[in-house]
Amino acid sequence: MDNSGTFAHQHDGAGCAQHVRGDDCRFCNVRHLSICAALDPEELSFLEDMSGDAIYAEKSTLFREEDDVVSIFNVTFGVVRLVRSLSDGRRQITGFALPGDFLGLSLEKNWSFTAEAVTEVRACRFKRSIFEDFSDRKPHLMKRMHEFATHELSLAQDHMVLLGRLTAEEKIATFLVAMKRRWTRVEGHELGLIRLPMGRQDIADYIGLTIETVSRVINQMQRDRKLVIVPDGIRFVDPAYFDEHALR
Amino acid sequence: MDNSGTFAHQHDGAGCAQHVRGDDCRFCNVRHLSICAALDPEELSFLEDMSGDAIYAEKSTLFREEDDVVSIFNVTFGVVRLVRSLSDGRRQITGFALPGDFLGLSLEKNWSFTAEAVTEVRACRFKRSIFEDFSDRKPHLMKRMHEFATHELSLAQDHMVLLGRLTAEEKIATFLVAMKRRWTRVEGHELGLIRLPMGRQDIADYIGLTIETVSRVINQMQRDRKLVIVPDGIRFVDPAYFDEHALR
DNA sequence: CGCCATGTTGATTTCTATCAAATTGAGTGG
DNA sequence: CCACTCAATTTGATAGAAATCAACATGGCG
Repeated sequence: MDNSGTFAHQHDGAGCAQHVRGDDCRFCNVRHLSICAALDPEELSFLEDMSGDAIYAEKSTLFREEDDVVSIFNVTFGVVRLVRSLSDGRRQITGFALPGDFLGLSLEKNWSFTAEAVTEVRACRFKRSIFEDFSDRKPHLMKRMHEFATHELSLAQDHMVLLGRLTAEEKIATFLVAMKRRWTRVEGHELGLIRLPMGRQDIADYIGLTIETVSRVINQMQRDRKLVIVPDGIRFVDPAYFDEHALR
Repeated sequence: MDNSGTFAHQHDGAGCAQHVRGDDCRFCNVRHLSICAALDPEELSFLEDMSGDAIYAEKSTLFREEDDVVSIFNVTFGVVRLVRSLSDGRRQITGFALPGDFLGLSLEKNWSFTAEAVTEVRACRFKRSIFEDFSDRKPHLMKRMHEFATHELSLAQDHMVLLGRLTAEEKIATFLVAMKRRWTRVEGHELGLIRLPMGRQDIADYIGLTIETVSRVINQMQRDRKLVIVPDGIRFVDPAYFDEHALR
């Protein structure tokens, strides 16, 4: 089945998306992690016809906060940052979307955040209107979306505690432990290193610090033999330290 | 119809809840604001049979974060603070529930936050299991719950920006403007004063400051003729100032 | 090889927290 | 009704954590 071109004339996204051959959902590498796990083969096949794979280059924009929600996304590869910006340039990253994460749960008319590709990103993309009709007819899909939404709400509350009440050191430790857990889930097994494809500035904007403080704290942790900095991430040297200093 | 005693043998809540005569949903003062607005008269009548009004005294606990979700709540009067606590006593208030707000959207097994009555609180209370069965059979109710959840997610993102990137002054201004907007919606019309039934410590734990900083900033705003402090709240003197300094 | 983005390190400032004390005010009981 | 009490709030002095300002290092890539 070939869905290439399904979305060729859409004008959302950054215009830099490249449309590739529609994947077969049965071979989807993130299906067990995603919204789609709620679907039976017949539904999956229907949804497959409605979807198309898109590739976004590193640093490109999937959509901006002011855009209408034309398409919704299921990330299958790479990392997306979700950004809220203030007029004076300050930004807050409200989350990073990893493979299996879904963008467009809300069914509202416009996005409330900008999505930018941190790495090259591949995403399974659906026309919003079609997906909405489909979910209206499939209560178990709506329920699954609701479960995803309330889970995200719980994560958002975790993050409020981090932003409002943790020290710089605790913020970093908590962030690293969370990334480790998320990658382990995505990869299906524990990796030696914790991948940090986002830059220091992104980490800073996620946990409410400056880039200098993020750099200082991580490098101090390295001097203290808590971790080592490696290409594309870090490696825990003293996992007990992180268990102790990270929130939950 | 008399539902008193419907929940008499439940052991969730603080034990200080007082069970009162079940209200008639048709006369509910917050129905137009709440989940229940999605229901037709017949459904409302069914749900009414499943519900009971509860009253919680000021400072009492509706439920703790470690509790199982036995009942879910629709606040009809008063203010509830939603709290996450760290083992060392630090706390983050993730939200205030006002009349019309729903507690228990998530359908998960346990609460992820503690709910405490800031003022006397009245709430329409449902057995979780019954409500869940009901929502499984009513897709439009599930959709409405999902809409509520995604709206809260958007508010949570707003709050992350506040916690991560605003100054103390901006946090206070943003908080006051948001409270004004929320009360106006609940009351149905604009009041001269902005009610602040929560104490300074609660405000501090909500916006990620200390009580001293909250007090200092608000009193400085009074000295600068931006607002006046009145019993039970504040009054804007210079609304333009707040439009300028509050986020969105 | 050199350029430019990204990250690190150092010096200093600033904002907010902390520590401490005084004030206010609501509720209570004489 | 008024003095007393206790919690909540305000105010003041000081400390401290992270931000800011400023170089400098690194490293990927043309």
